[in-house]
Amino acid sequence: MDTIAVIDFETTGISPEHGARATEIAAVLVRDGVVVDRYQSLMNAGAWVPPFIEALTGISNEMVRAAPPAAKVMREVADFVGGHPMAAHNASFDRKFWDAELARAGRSRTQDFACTMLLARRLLPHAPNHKLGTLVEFAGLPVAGRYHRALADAEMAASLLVRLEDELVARFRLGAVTHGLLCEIQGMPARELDRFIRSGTTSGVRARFFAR
DNA sequence: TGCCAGGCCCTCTTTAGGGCCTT
Repeated sequence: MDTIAVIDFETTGISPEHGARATEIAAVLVRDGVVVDRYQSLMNAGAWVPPFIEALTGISNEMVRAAPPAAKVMREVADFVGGHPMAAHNASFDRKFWDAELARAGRSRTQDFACTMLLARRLLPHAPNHKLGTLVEFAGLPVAGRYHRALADAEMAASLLVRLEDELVARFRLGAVTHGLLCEIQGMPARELDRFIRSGTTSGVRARFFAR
C-alpha cells in the first residue's frame, strides 16, 4: 500500500485568495494502515488571528508571533512530505493553502490529493453528516486530541482514511488500495458508485480498477 | 478592524438554487 501524507492546516480564514494565511500545519505519514511519522508546527505568516478563529482553534496571536516564519515551516513540512501522495479532509481547502503557502516559500506541489470527505460521502453515506468529528464518532475511531488543532485533526483524518481503505477492500474485494484508486473513486459520480454498492454487483468496479 | 470562497452534490434540476465542508 502507498505511503500517504495526510495533512491539516489551521488558518486565519477560508480563502488564501482573500488574505487568509496559515497558522499551523501538521502532516502524518500513513503506511500499511499505521501512522509511522509525524510533523507539526505553528507558523508566523504575519497575519492577524480573528477572535472567532482563536476561539475555534485555541491558537492566539501571541502563539503565532512566537512561531517560526511560515516559509521556513513550509520548507520543512514539504521536505517531510517529500514526494508522497497526499490526503486531507475536504482536501480542496487544504490543497489551496498548501499551494499558496508553498509558493510563498518558493516551492510547488507535484502530487495529487485524496479527499476523505468525498470518499466518506460515497463509502459512509449513512453518517449523520460528513464533518471530520462526526465521522470519527460514527466510525468509532479514537479522538486524537483537541479538534481544530492541526496534529489531532491530521491524525483523525489518517484514521478515517485507513477506515475508508478497509471499506474498499471489504466491499470490492480488492487486494490493495492505492492512492490512485482513492482519487479515482472520489472522482466517480456518486450515483454511479452507489449503484454498484447497492446492487452488490462489484465485479464491474473491480474490472474497471484492475484493468488499469 | 476583521471583510471574504468554491467545488461537490442533491433535487421540487439541467435555461438553478441551495446545503455541505474546510478555518
